[in-house]
Amino acid sequence: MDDTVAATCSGMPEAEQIEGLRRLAEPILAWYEQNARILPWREQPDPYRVWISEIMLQQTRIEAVLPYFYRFVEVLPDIPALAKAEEATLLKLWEGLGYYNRVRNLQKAARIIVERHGGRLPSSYQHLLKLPGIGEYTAGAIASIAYHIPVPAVDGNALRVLARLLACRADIAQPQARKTLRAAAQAMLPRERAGDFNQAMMDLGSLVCLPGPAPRCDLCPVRTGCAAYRQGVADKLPVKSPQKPRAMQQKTVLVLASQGKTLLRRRPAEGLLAGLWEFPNLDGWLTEKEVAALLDEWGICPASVRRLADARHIFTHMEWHMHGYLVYAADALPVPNCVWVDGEAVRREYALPSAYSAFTRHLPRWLAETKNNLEIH
DNA sequence: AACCCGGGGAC
DNA sequence: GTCCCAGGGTT
Repeated sequence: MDDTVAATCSGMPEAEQIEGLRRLAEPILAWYEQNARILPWREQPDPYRVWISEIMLQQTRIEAVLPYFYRFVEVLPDIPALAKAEEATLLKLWEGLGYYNRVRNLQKAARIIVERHGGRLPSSYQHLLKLPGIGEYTAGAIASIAYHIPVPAVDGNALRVLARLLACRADIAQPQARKTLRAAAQAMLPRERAGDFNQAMMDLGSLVCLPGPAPRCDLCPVRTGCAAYRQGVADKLPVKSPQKPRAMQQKTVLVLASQGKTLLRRRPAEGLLAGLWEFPNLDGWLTEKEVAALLDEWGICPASVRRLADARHIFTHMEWHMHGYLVYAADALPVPNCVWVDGEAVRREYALPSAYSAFTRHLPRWLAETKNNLEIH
């Protein structure tokens, strides 16, 4: 039995198994009709909204996306508006969502669509796949949901559901296993309701077929057709590849405040948090004396230097352990590669990553104090 | 195939 | 603390 199952995930599903899977499509659709979540891109599933939602949802939970989605389609309601937008506007709309190349690729694609597709999102899977930021999953999702084209859209949720339905023992991080499971999804797909079916598989994965030790098989409409359930191994599947440990990085963050402004620096155009703004910072933990020497080097004469509470930020592959200093300066003198920015402008125009939220949170208060100092002088 | 790229919620 | 999320691009 296990050999048969293992073989299932290393090659194409066999005809008999495909026929068994096909029978599950109907109860999954019936479950979806009763349990589908109400979402803005479902209420109004035009291609542009579906596209924006799918990009935002890449590796990002629905609850996190919702407020961003509403604001984004309000400010940039169509493809021409997206194509013409300033990069600063895009990054500000994306601030805090992460994976910032997503929004840059969104605009690259919008410009291609304006230039080469008459301003309309392509309606074929193959053409969608060619656009920047659109891979196999997203092309399938847009094609099936917005255009009702019968192609699968297998995301992390659907992948888990399929791995359990087939009792797939292979590591689902492996391309070979993904290929097989995607073929199974293709085989299951009801041609006339592809969008509903794909979304049903995702909702089933996120509401019932939960990851790790917590699947709610008691709520599942297809448990009797699920190989993992029948074998009693639903809570053991899918097999996860071990994640590698995070690297720790020590940083010193300098929050300079002068005359209601703070000093910001733009990050490089490539790499981590590309193109976002940040407080000037250095690798390693600097002592107050070292900070004072650095400020002197920058030509800044601090009225005071105060050590702030330590802050930490966890990325997927690394951790920042930050020591912070708040520096009050009487004059906002120019500093190379940096700009002095008014507090209100920081809030409205400059995109800062969440990594600095421990500092940005208090920034208005700190800047207000500099204004008071100015008035006192 | 392996690595890079954010952030946060659930447990 | 761990897991993982409506993944894609680059090398």
